[in-house]
Formats: sequence, C-alpha cells, structure tokens
Amino acid sequence: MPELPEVEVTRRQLLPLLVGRRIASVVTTRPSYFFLTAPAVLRRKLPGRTVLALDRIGKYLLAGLDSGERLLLHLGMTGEIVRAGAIAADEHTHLRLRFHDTHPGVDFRDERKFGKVQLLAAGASPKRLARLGPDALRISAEQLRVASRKRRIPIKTLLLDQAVLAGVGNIYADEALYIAKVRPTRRAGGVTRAEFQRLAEAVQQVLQRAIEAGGSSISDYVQPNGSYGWYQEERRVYDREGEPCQRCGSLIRRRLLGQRSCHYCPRCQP
DNA sequence: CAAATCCCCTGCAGGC
DNA sequence: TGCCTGCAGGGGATTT
Repeated sequence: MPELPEVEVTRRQLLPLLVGRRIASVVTTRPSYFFLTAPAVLRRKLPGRTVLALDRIGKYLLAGLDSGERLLLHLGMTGEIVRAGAIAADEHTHLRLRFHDTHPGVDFRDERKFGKVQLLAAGASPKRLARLGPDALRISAEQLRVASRKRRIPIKTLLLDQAVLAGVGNIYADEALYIAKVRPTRRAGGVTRAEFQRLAEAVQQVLQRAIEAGGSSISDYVQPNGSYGWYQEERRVYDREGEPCQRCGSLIRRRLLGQRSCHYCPRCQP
C-alpha cells in the first residue's frame, strides 16, 4: 500500500525512464473510476509531449510536460508504475506510455482502481492538491501541535489527514506513533509538546528510513524496476498483532480506529 | 466547523 | 472442495 516512501522510491526510479522522453503512444483501458481525465483524452493529448520533470507532493506524482500541462498520478492502494516488462501487463494495466527512440516504456497497473490519473491544464491546481498540508518529510512539531489544537479526534487519525501533513498512511502512522511512544487513540488536542516533538521526529525518521529500504512491499507494492522494498522487515507494530514488543516484550495489540486497523504496544505507548 | 460514515474496487482469507 | 462473507485501505463526498 503506497504511502510517501513508496511514492518517492517510485519517483526516483521513474526519473531516468520519464524525464526527457517524448511520448510516442498511449494505451489505456476503458473509462473507470481510475481515470479522472477520460482515457480517450489522454490518448489524444499525450502523444508528442515531452516529460520535463517528475515531482512528488505527498502521495501524488506530477509529471510536468512541455505543453505546461501536468500529469497527476496517484497509486491509491494497489497502484504500481513500472518499466514496461518489469511486471507483465494484464487487464489491470490501465495506462501504458511508449516513447520515441528505443527507450523503455512505462506501465501503470492498479488492481483495485483506487489510483488516479488526471491531466492538469497549465497552471491548474485542483482541490485535491490545494488542500494538502506540508510534506510529511518536513513536518515540524509546531505544525502538528497547531493542527491538533481543539481537535478531539485520535492523534493517529490526525496523522492520516493529508490536509495536516501529506504522505503518511496507515502503516507509517502506526510505526511513527510506536517510535514516538504515543498511543494512537490519544486525543490529538491532549498530546503534549514533548510528545509532538518526538512524533514529528519519528514521522520523518520512519519515512526516511523506509525510502532507504526501498519502501514496504506488504501487500503488493513493487518498485518500477520490479524489485520489492524491504521496510516490512523493519516494521515494529504494523500487522504484528500478538507478537512481542521489541522494547518491552508486551504483546502488540490491534484494534479498529475509524475504519482502519491500528497496531500499538499497550505498555510502552501510554 | 468538526467528526463520523459511506463508497469506489478487487483479491484473498476464513468459515462452514 | 466450493461458495459466501468480510476485510484491506486512500481519500473524496455526504451526512450528522
């Protein structure tokens, strides 16, 4: 399940595959929830365009084109963007880009179609981008504290709010709260300054480390070159219900928070 | 305004 | 073995 680290690893590996390439042809599946821009429009407008840049904002990728337009990509739950051939294309391969010369193409697969593709007009900033908070890699304790004031929601729910900080999802929220020794169910407005300090550091630390590890391949994430990430080997609590806490030996617990599973150590996360 | 709920989708695990 | 139910989750829309 792609969160900031998986999106960033994807971005870095896609850079040499995309930037500087001129699109020769586009193949799509039929219209669906996945396409915010109709696939017929993508097939018509993308050929001939050259990709000039590939940036990341939270969990979104943005490919800047020579027309000034930007192609927005979101991996959703099961999305994977790979070098053509790294993963066999099938009925879930919704967008395929082919380039001029002999450069390898790029395929965007997504089984559950929670991913997104949208072609943005030059200068356009859709609501979904405009509402995003600061990138999670640069979130400060003070920003978290201000966003939490008077909020009664659990601190974990706040961490998942992309308008507060962009990039954290279910796995890294649990991991960051564990590292910071803060129980996920704590009321956001009741978290102390010292805890916000630890939390901001933990968020950055866990995301940075996961990027270095190539992301987490917990359900089905793959890197653009077809490799798997290995951060799942380092996770402390996520999907480890019943296993001993590495700090105190208590058994990791799992419960539901909102509609999401939540994992924590009942002893060292007060 | 904040918070809770629902829904999009598909594969797979678990129960009987 | 096979069918059915439920769950997983990012995030926007809708409801309370």
